[in-house]
Order: sequence, then C-alpha cells, then structure tokens
Amino acid sequence: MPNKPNAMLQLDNQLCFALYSTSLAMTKVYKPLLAELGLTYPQYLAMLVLWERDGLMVSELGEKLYLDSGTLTPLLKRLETSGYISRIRAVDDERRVHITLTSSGRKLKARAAKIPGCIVSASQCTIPELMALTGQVQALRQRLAAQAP
Amino acid sequence: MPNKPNAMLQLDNQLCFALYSTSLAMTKVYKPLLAELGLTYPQYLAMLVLWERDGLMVSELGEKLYLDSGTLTPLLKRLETSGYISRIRAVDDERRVHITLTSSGRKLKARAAKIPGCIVSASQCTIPELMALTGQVQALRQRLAAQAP
DNA sequence: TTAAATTACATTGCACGCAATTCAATTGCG
DNA sequence: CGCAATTGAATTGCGTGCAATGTAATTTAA
Repeated sequence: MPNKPNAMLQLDNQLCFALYSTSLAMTKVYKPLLAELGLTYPQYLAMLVLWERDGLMVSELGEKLYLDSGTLTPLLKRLETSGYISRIRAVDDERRVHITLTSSGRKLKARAAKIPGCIVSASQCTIPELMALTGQVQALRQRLAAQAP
Repeated sequence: MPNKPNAMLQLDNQLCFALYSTSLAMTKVYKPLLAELGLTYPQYLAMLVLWERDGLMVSELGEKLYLDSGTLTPLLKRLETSGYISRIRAVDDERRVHITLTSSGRKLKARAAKIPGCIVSASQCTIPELMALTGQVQALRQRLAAQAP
C-alpha cells in the first residue's frame, strides 16, 4: 500500500498534521472564551470531567483525559489556586488524592454552558456533521491507543 | 440549536476533545519511530516541510505549520544542533533567516520514508478512509482559522 | 532625508505533555 | 509476620505553543 513514499511524506497528505494543526486552531478559538472564566483549555477539559462526576481520583481523571500525573498534578494545583477545586487525600488510602469541586467550581458550570454553542457556531458545521466527525476521530483514537501499550 | 447545554458539556460529545486526545495519541505512535531519527514530532513536521521545499524563511515555515517564531526559533536551533539544518541570515535583508537542510538533513528523508506506512498500519484504516478524514479535518481547520484573526 | 512605522526574528515567561525517577502507602506472598 | 513488589502521586527535566515584549533592519512618508 505505501508505494508512493514521496507523496506520503507531504505535509498536507498527513492526517496526523491535520489533527495536530486543527487541534491547535480549536484551542485558539476557545482561548478568549475560557479567559473570561480564568481557565486554560486543558483546565477546561478537567472541569468538564468534574462537572460530570465529582470527587474522582487523579488517576481516574487521567484515564478520562488520557493524561498522566506529571501533567495533571501541576494543572490541578493551579485549579486549586484558582479556587475551583480541592485536592483531598483519601483517609482510607493516603496515596490517593480526590479532586472535589468547590462551590465556585460548581457555579462555573453555568457560566461555561454557553461555550459549546460558541464553538459549534465557529465551526460553521451542523450538529450532525460535528457528531459524525467526532465519532470518526474517536474511533481512530481507539485504534491508535491500542497500538501504544 | 444549543438547547441541551448539559449534554453539550459532556466531554465525549465534544469534537475538540476528540481532536485533542487523538492528536496526542498520534504523537505517541510516532514517538518511537522518530526517536530512531533523533526527532521530536514537531521537529519531524518541520523536516517534512523542508523536504518538500528547502531554504524557506522562518516565517514561511511558520505559515505552513501554523506556528510562530516563539515556537520555531528554539525548535530550529535544536534541529541545527542535531546537524539537520543550517540557519543562515539573508544577505539582502538581514532580518530574514533562511532554513537550509544539511547533507545529513537531506539523507534523513530516506530513513523517514517508512514512517507514513507505519502510521497507516497503526491506524488500521484504508488509505481512502484516511484521505477522507484528513480532508474533513482540514476543512474544519480552515473554518476555525477564519474565526481567530 | 530622516523620523516614524513596519517587518522578521529572538527572548521571556507561563502552562502544558510526557518520560523517568522518587517517595510514601498499601498489598501480597512466603 | 516480614519484606519485597506494587500502586498513586509528586517531582524533575526537556521540548513545545503562545502571548507579550524586545531589537535590529527595512520601508514609509512627511
């Protein structure tokens, strides 16, 4: 199949670069919206998880976000400094740290509710188009994740 | 349209997160392949551009990669230290820095030729599937880039 | 012509991502 | 029980991304 190595080495033929540059472009669209909430984009992702399910351990958050403790520990400390979460060691197992929303963190959800609509609007796509593309990209992620153990 | 704010705030409903996490997963698949060449993933992207067209200015490279000088200057210095490129100030306009492949950098292209095939294989997709998805993601990038001036 | 504006990079500072290592707490096994 | 192995976070070090700022070269315009 890979019988045209030169064409395959062209930047714009590569799905990887399309994903990479589009993800960065997406982050730039989010940035001013999130700045109003005092969040960075990865911090917003962590808050999305916590708004769905509060009190997760750092490792559980990491599974949902596909991030490790080296990334999450400092990120969560910043969210704690911002007053949106508390980091509490479990009493039954002091290795574990549970991440809990503060009152301020819970209130933030209402202010963030308008953001998805802004992004949909910026994408100039219909909801079904976005859902279809999301499904395809998620399926690719699953297959790629299976390769990197 | 955005009349279900709670569902829209769910992590797995969001295209942005699908792109973000899939891009990171892609990088992890590349990592061991690129480590053999002594390249990081963004450095590999820069080399892809230079293999297509040598001697670009920093700003031209930035347009192709959607990256700015704050990112590229240190990245290119590392590629120079690795011996793959030269950074040469233009004689006619000394503000400009042209990036030129070294002999070692040109030779690297042959060693990189097998990588796209490895990625296609890891994706477990057919070439037409990958091309279709690439096109959709690129189209999204164009629309998003139009929003962030 | 020369001062102001613009351009092209470089620098600084902050926040990721992640590999590798460390450390403390817990578990498992003989 | 004792102790090695495992687990969950934290730490360290490096390489991005990017906003903001700095600086030197060039262009412009009064």
